[in-house]
Amino acid sequence: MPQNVVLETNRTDLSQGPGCCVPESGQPSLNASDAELLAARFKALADPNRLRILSIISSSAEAETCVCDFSEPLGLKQPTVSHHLKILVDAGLLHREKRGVWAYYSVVPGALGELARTLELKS
Amino acid sequence: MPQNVVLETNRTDLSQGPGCCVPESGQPSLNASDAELLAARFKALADPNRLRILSIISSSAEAETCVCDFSEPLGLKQPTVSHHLKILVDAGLLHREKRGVWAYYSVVPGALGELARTLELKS
DNA sequence: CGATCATATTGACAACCTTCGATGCATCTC
DNA sequence: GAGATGCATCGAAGGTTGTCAATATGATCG
Repeated sequence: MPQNVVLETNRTDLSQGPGCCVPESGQPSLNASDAELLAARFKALADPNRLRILSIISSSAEAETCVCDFSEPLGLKQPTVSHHLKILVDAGLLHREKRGVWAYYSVVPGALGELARTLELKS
Repeated sequence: MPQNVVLETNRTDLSQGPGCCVPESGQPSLNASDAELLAARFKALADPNRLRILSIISSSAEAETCVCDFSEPLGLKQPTVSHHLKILVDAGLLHREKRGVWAYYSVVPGALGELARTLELKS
């Protein structure tokens, strides 16, 4: 696990003449539009109630749940739950299937794992 | 890799008599305060400029960078960069070391990996 | 000490987000 | 068709966030 050599300090030019602001990039680093896309998906995870929704779904017996199942445990009204579910669906993290009057939600299989892998790259 | 059995639909009681809202939790699912903590860390990642900051740091030659190195590539003024860096430090994702007049930032070794692992659990 | 430089903090403003009541839209039952 | 039910959408209120100019802090140099 060679990933712990970060805290040492070898700035090559310690003579602080014209300042330290030399770009000196050694790698291609994230561009603006990719960052925007990634941030959008993390934004979907950046709310405690949405995390709990994901948790409830993935820990439920059938790995599916309908809107009314969230309202009570989260202490949120139905429109709010619908709003959060829409955000998760739009982010590609949840799948919605309407069957009759009810809507059933399930976690999109590889979505969270893919996000996780993006994080590991930076660790 | 057994993790793709989510979309099937075996609701045990399809007679929609008294409604579908039976809790029927089969697992302990995330509680409110844990969700709050997790969401706080994802919130730190939920901004494109902060993601780019992380990327710039981890892809830079010495895996360290000072504030002035971000301002130009991100197109942000210095106070804004300082603000984002503070958020990342407070979230435990970055480490700040002040040496003389400059402040050097580095990615906290295990932090992103730990977050990634939390995500994998739900996939 | 006074000047200068890199960074942090403050205050303000606009944009966005979370939440909910009210309302609309399908679907099912009778 | 009429009523009821589950869900989505709209509009508004209150809170949070991203950004920057102005200012403060603290170190370095002459």
